[in-house]
Amino acid sequence: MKNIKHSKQRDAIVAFLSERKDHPTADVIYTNIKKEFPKISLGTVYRNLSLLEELGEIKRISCGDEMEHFDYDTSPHNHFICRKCRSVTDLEMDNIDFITTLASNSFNGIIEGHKTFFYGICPKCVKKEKNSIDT
Amino acid sequence: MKNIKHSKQRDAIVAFLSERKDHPTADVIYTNIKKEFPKISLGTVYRNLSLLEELGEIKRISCGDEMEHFDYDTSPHNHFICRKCRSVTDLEMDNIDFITTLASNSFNGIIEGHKTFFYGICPKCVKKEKNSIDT
DNA sequence: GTGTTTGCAAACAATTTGCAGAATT
DNA sequence: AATTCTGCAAATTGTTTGCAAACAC
Repeated sequence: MKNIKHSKQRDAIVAFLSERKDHPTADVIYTNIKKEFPKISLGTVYRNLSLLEELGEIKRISCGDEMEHFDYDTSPHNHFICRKCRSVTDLEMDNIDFITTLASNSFNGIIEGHKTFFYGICPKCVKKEKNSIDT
Repeated sequence: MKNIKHSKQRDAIVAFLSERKDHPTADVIYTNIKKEFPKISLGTVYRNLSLLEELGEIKRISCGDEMEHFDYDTSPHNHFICRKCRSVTDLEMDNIDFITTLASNSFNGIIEGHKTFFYGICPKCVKKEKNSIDT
């Protein structure tokens, strides 16, 4: 039913997203793609991000900061959110998917998965704090 | 600096929130409080919810569904989101805060906490599904 | 009385959508 | 040629804010 056609704009979005280790918002993507496609519109960015998500090529991350973030890495992994700089990054850590089993134990419905966000202060901001104390 | 004065509207919001096991959105709260205070405005509801959050009397839950939910229970606990009916409910389960330790292991920053959302189908929707298969 | 809270309406920010033309197959 | 995708602008949604009057202390 859905016939997808190629588009340079979409390619550029995927390319940009794939080379970022952080998880930019639509607006950040828009501003960056504009360097290559000065006439691209925010609408196009949003439409493509939604399409790519449907296709399973990217993942949408809704942490609680009123903007959606987007992730090129669709494999299951956890995220860290810095309460100083609000950055969203991947968190290398052992798999904790067994918590869904823990959750299932006394639950009458069906638990299919979990999304876990860790909060705190990111390495960069820890460094900044240290420096400001030293001085 | 901040001198808080009593307000019947705020009381009503707290009262309403405290007797709900689910976690209503600002709009749901608004519609319900209007039964008692027909002239209350959405702005007042939002202002009070933010104030109550600051005071630590309630908690804001930002699961990814573009609306904020509010929780009278401020103790740490996990939530379940039904992918059928989108309801947000508490999840009685063993404490899993040790996952912050797991996360800290190979992380250079400081991990202060986590928010975990479990996804799946809630008991009510499981029942509905069963019934529709039976018929 | 002073200062906070309210109701109302207008403002906002992030995202979505309608449409005519451009690009892809 | 048929259909999808784009740019633009207007629309929508959830939430915030400015202001004068109402209320709490």
